[in-house]
Amino acid sequence: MRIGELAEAAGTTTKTLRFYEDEGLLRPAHRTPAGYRDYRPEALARVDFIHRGQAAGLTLAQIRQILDIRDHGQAPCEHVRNLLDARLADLEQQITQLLELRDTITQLRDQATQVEPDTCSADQVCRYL
Amino acid sequence: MRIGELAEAAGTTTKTLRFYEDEGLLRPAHRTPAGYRDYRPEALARVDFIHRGQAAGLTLAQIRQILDIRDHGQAPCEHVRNLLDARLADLEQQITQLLELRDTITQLRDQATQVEPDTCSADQVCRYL
DNA sequence: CTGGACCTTCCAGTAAGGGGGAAGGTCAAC
DNA sequence: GTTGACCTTCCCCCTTACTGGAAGGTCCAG
Repeated sequence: MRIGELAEAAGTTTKTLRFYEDEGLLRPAHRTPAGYRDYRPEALARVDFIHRGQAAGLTLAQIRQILDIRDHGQAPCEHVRNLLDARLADLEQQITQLLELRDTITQLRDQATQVEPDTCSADQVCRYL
Repeated sequence: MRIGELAEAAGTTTKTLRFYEDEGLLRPAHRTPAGYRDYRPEALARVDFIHRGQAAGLTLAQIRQILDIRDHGQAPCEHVRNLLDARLADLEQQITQLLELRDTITQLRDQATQVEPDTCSADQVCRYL
């Protein structure tokens, strides 16, 4: 299959697939005599895997690590567990921070609703922030 | 005050202050005969305001909008309320997504803990993702 | 008068994940 | 034989908020 077909099947663009190849996420495809990339069906599973990894919040660099381990013939299980653990710890922290930020902004916004502009002093930028 | 003093007082760097000036967040300071920036004390309040805006999750572009309104002699109250409302709506969505992602990853991780590598089939990248 | 700590401008680069578009080759249909 | 839809490589551009470094000017102490 050509790159356009693979892109459509995977729900992405040819640009992105070439980018993945440059970044080492997809292995270089065979070429037709004309120089066109010629993908085997397994390539679709690989692109789908990349997308699932992204949906799990992994970076392309982390996904590449997993793929590299697999490409060397090993099962990346432990590495994946570690990545997921790390991602989970990050997530907890992000969520905590966002919840705090939400509280802060809610308070600021409530204050901003109650006061009228003409009571602002001119020497400050904004009394709500 | 010179840029280094302002940077220290504001808890940032001279690089960042020049960057803020380039981005239109700080107005160009007066210059000494030698060409050094010479800030008035109000500049510190402005840098602090920028930091409070960032702490509220606003982008520099949004903070610049508020400062521009203030610089034109108007009270930016309504604009600030709108920005905070928008930020709050964004936050709700971000939090929801992160909570969903946390559930997903927790499930993936639990599965990854229970299964042993040798039961993985070789034709897939990773059974957990 | 020299050394070091400042300051100036400009240029380049970072992470992440691509997008835009040029200049050119290829393939199938009409 | 010529469109039009593909494909190729190449290089630059975008976002956000800075950071690093080079080359050069200034200021103050010893």
